[in-house]
Amino acid sequence: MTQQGLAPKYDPSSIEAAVYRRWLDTDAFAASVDSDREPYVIVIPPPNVTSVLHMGHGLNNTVQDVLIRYQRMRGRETLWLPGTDHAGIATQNVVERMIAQDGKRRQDLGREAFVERVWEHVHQTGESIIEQLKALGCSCDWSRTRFTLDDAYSTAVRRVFVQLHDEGLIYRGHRVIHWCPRCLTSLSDEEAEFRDRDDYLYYITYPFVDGETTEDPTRSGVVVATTRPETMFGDVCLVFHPEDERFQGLEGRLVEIPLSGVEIPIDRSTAVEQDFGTGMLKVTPAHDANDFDIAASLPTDYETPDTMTPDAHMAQVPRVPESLRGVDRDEARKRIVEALEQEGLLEKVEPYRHAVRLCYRCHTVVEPRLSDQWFVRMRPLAERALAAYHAGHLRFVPERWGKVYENWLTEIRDWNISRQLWWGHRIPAWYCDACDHITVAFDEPTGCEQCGGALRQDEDVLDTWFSSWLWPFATMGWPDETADLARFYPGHTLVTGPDIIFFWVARMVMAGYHFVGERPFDTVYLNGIVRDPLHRAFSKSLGNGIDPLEVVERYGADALRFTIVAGAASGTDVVMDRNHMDSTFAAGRNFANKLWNAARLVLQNVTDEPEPIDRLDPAQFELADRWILSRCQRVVAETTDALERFRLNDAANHVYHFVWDELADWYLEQVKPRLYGHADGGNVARAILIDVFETALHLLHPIMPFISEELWAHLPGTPETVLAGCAWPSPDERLIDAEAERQFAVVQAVVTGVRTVRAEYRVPPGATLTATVAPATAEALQAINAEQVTIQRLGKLSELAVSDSAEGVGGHAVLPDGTSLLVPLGDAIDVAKECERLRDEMNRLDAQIGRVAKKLANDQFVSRAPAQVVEREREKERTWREQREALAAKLAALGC
RNA sequence: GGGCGAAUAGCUCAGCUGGUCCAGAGCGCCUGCCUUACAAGCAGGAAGUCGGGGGUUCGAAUCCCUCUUCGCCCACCA
Repeated sequence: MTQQGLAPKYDPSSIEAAVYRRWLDTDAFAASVDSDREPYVIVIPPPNVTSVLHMGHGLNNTVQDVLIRYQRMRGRETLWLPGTDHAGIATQNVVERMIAQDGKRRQDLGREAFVERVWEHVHQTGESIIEQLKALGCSCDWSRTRFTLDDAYSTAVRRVFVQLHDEGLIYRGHRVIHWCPRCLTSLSDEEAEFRDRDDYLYYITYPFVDGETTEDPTRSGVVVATTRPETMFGDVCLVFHPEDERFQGLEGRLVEIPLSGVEIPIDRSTAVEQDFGTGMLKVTPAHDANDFDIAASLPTDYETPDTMTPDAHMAQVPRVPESLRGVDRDEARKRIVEALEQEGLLEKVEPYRHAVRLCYRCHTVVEPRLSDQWFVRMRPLAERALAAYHAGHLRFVPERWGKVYENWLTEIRDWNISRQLWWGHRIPAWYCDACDHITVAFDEPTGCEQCGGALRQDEDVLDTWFSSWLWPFATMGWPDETADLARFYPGHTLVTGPDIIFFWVARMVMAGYHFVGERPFDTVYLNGIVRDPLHRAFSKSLGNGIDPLEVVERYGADALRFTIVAGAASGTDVVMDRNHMDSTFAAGRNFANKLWNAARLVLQNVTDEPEPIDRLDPAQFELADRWILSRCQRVVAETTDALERFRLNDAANHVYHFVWDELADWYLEQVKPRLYGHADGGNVARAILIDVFETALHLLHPIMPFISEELWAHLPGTPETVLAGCAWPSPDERLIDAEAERQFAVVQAVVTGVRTVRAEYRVPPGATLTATVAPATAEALQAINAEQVTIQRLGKLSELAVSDSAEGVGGHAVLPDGTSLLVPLGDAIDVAKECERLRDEMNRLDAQIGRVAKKLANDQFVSRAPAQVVEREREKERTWREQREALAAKLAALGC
């Protein structure tokens, strides 16, 4: 596979497609039900088929791919199950907008034709989404791609509905729900978002109609405060708190709803807050959920008059004054307020800030509406999900999100699952025209199960989340007992955004336990949100988003992935600026190019497969060799540890700094003379270089799969497989060489010191720079047989003389004309500062040791504290004493 | 009303169990370099009293209290 001549610049577009094809051709992502490997499963949060992917998906899916690729290399049987969500209301809205361009509404097409039109749309977007995921490098098992409206999936949905109904956990309820007057459907509590709004509180007088007045002669009625005067025609009574002394004796009195002449009584309810408004509350059961509950709690059997149409206009009913019928709710409010003012019934208006609820899809203000809907009784389902969390069977990363999950489940309310839409799973319930019986069945019944009468199916569809919550197992063939289900359920990690903890995460846990009897995953990793420089979430309407595909085209998938992973600690938001694309993605792009060029150097100088390093004679290793091998082992350990702990940004940065700062900046420079044949030991250098570089490619692969795969294929001696399927490296303890690390650090300090001097004092090229160093440094250099250290990067200024006869720190440069220039060496090896620092350190250590010693000398402590605790203290004392000795030695060496 | 989070270099952010990653990274900025892997680069450099104030400690960016400023989530005071 070895080829020569990589281009001097990395061009991702020239390799990515071919690399991805290689993965597919080798079935690298296919999950086997037969292998004996331990499984590792992630189910994708199915993107909505509303449209193509945005940067949030880029982030989410990159994280998943990093995890899945890492586990695959660790030898797990990995399944990343891909798919898409039909996204009921969202998709229907999108298509409605599309046909609106032709001046059509869905009603014009009719249900069947409209649904057909939606299918057309989702076939397109669904396909694009899959292609986008591939462009990002996602290693999903495409043979298992699912869609929430697949036939098999629909079977699961219907089965669940019927089961819950049989269990008494689904019921038909008559109550006030959130209604979007634009989408013309009901919404769940979660789908009605809160938004603070500056509004007004109107104080309206309801005049008495039974002749008497209050003690106050100026008042001939009671005043009620409301934010929604337009609902007043639906009032059925006024209530005050039974203990409110201001209104004693008013119970049973009749007042008139202004502008309408409808008479309603005054009643009492403990639900009233005496301190709010006037303490008198109007009760509108059909247009306010609380009012509905209050009315229901009163002894009187009040009516529930509906005075508004589904699209939020005043209804054509007697209660509504004729002049207002058919008027939009906002316009109606205006007119009502004006009219009240004219009649002297508007006592006052106060500015009032409060939260209104908006439709989460179209942001229209939601209208509370009394209707019949299907509900899921959630409490019984929630208990198991809550218990699992408390028992530690479910973990959140970062942990704090667990509280959000816990809180929602604790306060859980029944779930309205019916939607008055056309796009979605039709509810498997049939109404009988003859009797009132409702038949719920998995297969379409032939007649009413009660009376055999003719049936018509419920027109509504199910909430899109009612199918999503089954995703972890419905995608694997449930309710059938499939091989996939047996092998890959329960799964392991769920990667998603914190905004859908209620909508999706908690519900999946509930469904998993209830229907399959096991948790769907053990860890929930919450990624952040992608934001613009003003910290606004990306959104279509703001036009601030960045198309991930555009980034892939310009900088490559790896650059995008690296930027995302390195820039986003778990749960923190990622800021991207579409106006500064170059700098936003510079880190990833530059790094990919660096790697590419490091590979060029390697490949130009290593054409044959070198000896494995364990067959080399370690005696031939130079300091730099031992150093880079040791550092390599450490970075393997660090990267592994970071990935295990879901600290993806740490993993990315560890490899980054190893490759760039250590491998490229120091080791590659150090081996050049050997590679070029200017020095002996070329074979050793080549062997170690390949070994280390290959290891780096492995570590990089989960984060930057394309470039690592491509470069790996070019290395001499690479087997005919793909890197994606290779084993993750494990650190070789025998190669850890702390002494080499220490010595090389000294070399680096000296070299850097010399460079600093050269730069600061403008020592011209060709001059010899003699550095005079502190005794300790000289000692270190001598210990590595460095009477004279040659530093390649200094080029023409290559000589560094070391002397241990120095008084203090300094150096002198000999210019080409023979003149000598005395210069200091800088902070790197400043004896005075170092001494000060060490003494400080020493004092602290002494204090610590003193404290621990005192503790351990205390019999009470030693005898009563748990053995582990005492042992830990002893351990502390030992290590600190060791540190102290080392410090003392350093101080002595420095001569201070 | 309740809860959560954030405040560290010009910008975006790391900093896990208080003490060798203790002041960091990337981008930006300044100086000098086209040194045959890389100018998407190399070498060097400037830059932060870690939001303010208290406290605990031998020692605090890190723990506690408080204040200020932002952000998010939940919530039936109409």
